[in-house]
Amino acid sequence: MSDAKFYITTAIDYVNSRPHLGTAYEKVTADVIARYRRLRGDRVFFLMGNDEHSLKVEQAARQQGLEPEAYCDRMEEAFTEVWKLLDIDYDDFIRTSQERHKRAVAELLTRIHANGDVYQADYEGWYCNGCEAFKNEGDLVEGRCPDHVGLELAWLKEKNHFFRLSRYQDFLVEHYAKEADFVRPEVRKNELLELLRGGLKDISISRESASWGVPVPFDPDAVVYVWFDALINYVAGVGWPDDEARFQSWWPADLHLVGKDITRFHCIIWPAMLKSAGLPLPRAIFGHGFVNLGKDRMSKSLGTIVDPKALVARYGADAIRFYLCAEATFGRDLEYGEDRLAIRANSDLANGLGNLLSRAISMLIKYRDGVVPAVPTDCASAAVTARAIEDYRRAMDALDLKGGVEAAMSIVIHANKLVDDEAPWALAKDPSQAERLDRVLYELLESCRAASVLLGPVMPTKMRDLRLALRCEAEAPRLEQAAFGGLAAGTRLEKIAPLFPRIDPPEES
RNA sequence: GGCGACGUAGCUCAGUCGGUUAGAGCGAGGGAUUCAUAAGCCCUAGGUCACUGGUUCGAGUCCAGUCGUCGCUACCA
Repeated sequence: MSDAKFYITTAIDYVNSRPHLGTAYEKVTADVIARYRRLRGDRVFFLMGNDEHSLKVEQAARQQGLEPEAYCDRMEEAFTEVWKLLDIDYDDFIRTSQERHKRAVAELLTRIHANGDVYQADYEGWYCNGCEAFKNEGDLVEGRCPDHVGLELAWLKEKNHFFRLSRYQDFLVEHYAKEADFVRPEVRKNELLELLRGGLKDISISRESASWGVPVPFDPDAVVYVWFDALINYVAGVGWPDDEARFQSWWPADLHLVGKDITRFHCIIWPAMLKSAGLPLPRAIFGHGFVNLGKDRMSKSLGTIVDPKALVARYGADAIRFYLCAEATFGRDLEYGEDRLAIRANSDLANGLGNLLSRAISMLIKYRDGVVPAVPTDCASAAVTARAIEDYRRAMDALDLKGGVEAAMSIVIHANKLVDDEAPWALAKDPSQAERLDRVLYELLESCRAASVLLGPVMPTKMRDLRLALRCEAEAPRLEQAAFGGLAAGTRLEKIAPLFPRIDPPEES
């Protein structure tokens, strides 16, 4: 139905700490979106990666007695291990220390330099190694950076290269006006528009004091400022500048998914960089919310980190992915609570969808010897499914993941009601109701199958298991296959183990 | 200080262009069943839709102000 391409990226992660549930949230939602686009039939490229430069990383490496390269290798393993556990199906994983990335950085800098957008100036001030940035006096709290109270500030004076960001102010304002969906959600756009009204300052894009980074092509004494460097991964990841054909086939990105704290870099600096370099701008940037632990921000120093690996061990990737999508309004913060995760896993998945599958198959075996009956498909469930697909598509296209899950689950809810309304065990005792029983059984099984297609992007493994249990095409279904009537008559099904075993709720703490 | 949100049943939230008795899920209480992972289904919550005033035939839904929470930003010359 669609042969559109869809290029989606997540922010690349700093490798100075291990991924936590908040980091995972971004990758999970990106993966769900990517899988949804594949379900729609789009040609999808999903890029993730690690951000390996910066003084901070170098210091972390030295502290462990490692060269930065070796340290980053280890961190790549640490990250990708978690992504694998969470079923994140990215197409490529870029690292900013890779040659392809460095070439892109050099090329982009050369271009904006040639375009007259880079100039030299001295910069002097308090530098926070935590932020990798100079701080204004006014930002300091008791002489320290409010975001990194544990770190000493350094008074630095160095020659910097500056990017003429100020030149792009009007361009950006116009672009925001022209492209309504360029920045979402609305809250973030408002913030940035306000910032644009206040005027943009040129930004420093190089560091003399650091060595672990990409050399500035026109100044061997300096390396590129880590943020400026990092953004460029999005074009490097699709072949720029060396593989023009590949680049053309994917760029511009259709969606940059980033945390709400870094929308500014992606919505202001990045577009200006691209414009200056003569490259097309991304189509959309979405600033998602944070996963908070209760009311607290998830933070390493506060000890409020939730480890995704431990959660996967207990709940499985699918339940966690389902929880993250179903519970959060995409774009806003989510208050994480393990009790809520357990409730979701039990009530929606074990009691709702999993139990529906069990009872449907069980009745089929009991009343029809396990053979899927042939029945007309113009029933109430068909209408419910059709509507669910429509709602699902609308929600997912708008990046309303919660709405998408709700639409899919409406099929399950309807089917569970149907069981009680029709009471198959009563129909089974009355031979004159045989056709009706056939129809009901088919409706229940079909509802499971349809739901599995819609929920596939959210729970790839379990939904595949579900389709396997129904002996239908398990791999890479298309959205249109969710339509009612896909289950072949005559297939014989067998009893299955619970798809989602119930989980004991966590102890009160 | 400026800008922008948010404030709806115990909890988490939906509520499109303003229109009859304000919704869902979870939790809790009750009921009728038995196919199922003791799951599912049905009924029940009587909530000043933060507060006040305004526009309107009519406002949770628009406007102004107040209070509270939060985000961004500025400044304390």
